Amino acid sequence: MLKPTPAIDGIYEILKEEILDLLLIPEQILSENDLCKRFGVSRTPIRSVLQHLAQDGLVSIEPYKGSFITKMDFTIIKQQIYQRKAIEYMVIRDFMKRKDLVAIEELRFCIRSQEAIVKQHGIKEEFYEFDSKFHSIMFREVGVPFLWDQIQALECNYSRFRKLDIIEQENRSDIIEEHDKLLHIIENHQFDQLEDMITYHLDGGIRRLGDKMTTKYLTFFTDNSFQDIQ
Amino acid sequence: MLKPTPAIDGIYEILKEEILDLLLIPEQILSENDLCKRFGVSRTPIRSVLQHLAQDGLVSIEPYKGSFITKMDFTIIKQQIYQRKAIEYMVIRDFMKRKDLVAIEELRFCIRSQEAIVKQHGIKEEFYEFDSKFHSIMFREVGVPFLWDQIQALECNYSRFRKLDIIEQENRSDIIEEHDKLLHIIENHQFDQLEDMITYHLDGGIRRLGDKMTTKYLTFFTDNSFQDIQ
DNA sequence: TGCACTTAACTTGTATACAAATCATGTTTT
DNA sequence: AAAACATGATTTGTATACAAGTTAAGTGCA
Repeated sequence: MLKPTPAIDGIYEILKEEILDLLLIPEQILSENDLCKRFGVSRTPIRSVLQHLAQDGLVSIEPYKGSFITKMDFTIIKQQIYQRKAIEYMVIRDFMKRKDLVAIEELRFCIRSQEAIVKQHGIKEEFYEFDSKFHSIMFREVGVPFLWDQIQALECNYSRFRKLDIIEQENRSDIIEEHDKLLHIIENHQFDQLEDMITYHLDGGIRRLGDKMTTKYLTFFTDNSFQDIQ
Repeated sequence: MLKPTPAIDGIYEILKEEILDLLLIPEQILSENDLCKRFGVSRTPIRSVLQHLAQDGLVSIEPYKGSFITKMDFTIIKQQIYQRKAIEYMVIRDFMKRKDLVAIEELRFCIRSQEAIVKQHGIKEEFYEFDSKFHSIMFREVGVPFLWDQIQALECNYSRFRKLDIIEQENRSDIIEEHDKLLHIIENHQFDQLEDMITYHLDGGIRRLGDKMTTKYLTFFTDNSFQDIQ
């Protein structure tokens, strides 16, 4: 008795992943009829999926015109990074107070796993699964596991931005180093250094991508994305 | 050229408001055919609306059984309050650093307006609009207005919880007092007192509702809501 | 050549018919 | 009487036909 799920869910997951992985790029057209042929279903379930994706902010449906992949909005991405800084700061701070040695070992295991993957030139996606695991452990221990899931589900735009970072970067030793420093701060209860480290860590994507946002990938972002850069 | 919007949006807004205002209460059945008759449209747009509401977490669609209003999950509400504490703490702290006298006057105006509404026994909803305004001003000034909108849109469960608080409470002088204290902290840059005040303010709903959650309104919450209360 | 209109081929929006699963009721059987 | 079965009403899921709007190509006219 697993799932009495209709066909909709599977199609939604497939398309969402293709969008987040940038296999379907911004402004690309998603014709309902094309999707019908591809998945072998009628327009009804396809329309449900598109409306779902539109609610996620990944697709824009323009009545009587067409549906297409949305651009990323950097002004929103910046605010979502601000949000993650705020939540993650409080989560890690509260986690530090707990002094849970078992959970700290879990964190260390994530970092060691990432080191192994880098050494063996493993798969990028696996590396980033341990990156997510590292952060989610602390959300769980502090008692707000739902917030981690919510952040993940909500930050669709940020996920695509992060994908760009993954595509471009080869050397991931800097992220391991940052996690190492975070772990050191946690183990030694250096509350005064926490916020700066989190800020540096979460700004990493912007720092690494740099100019590529306004050159190579300019067309992926909305027009107003880089207007008010101070 | 305002909106080429189909009929869906209007129906969605109406139903959403009725749910958030608890005119439609948890476990109540939403029959597609009934809604068709009520709004004078076919099942197609009604189904779109229900799926949208399901994505908001306000409606549960059980295939081949029926659709009904979801219960509130207090374990999630607590985590969302935690989230608001984290974000609001950082927003207000950054706002304090700015020392923007004009914006501070805006805050004062909100409090004065609330006082006037209470004195004249004005409409509850108006009072809470100024409550939202008070907080949104600081989000705007710090440069993260989107986050306020996102929090508002996302916390559907929390909105219903807040509605219970509004229904039950008559005297709102405590909220005015809390805003007054917050303003005092902001004006005098008392960074060390900020977090405690925010925590107290955002825990207000739980504090005021108290036992009513587990008695009068018990059936509005999911079964696991009050299992792990420490 | 250039402009204006028509028309046809798209797009998404809506209504309807039917399929599939569930549930409650009544009947039959034991 | 009680349990098993059958049946019909009700639910949501899907496919299809048609409506409405958009776009672009083409055609006719000046």
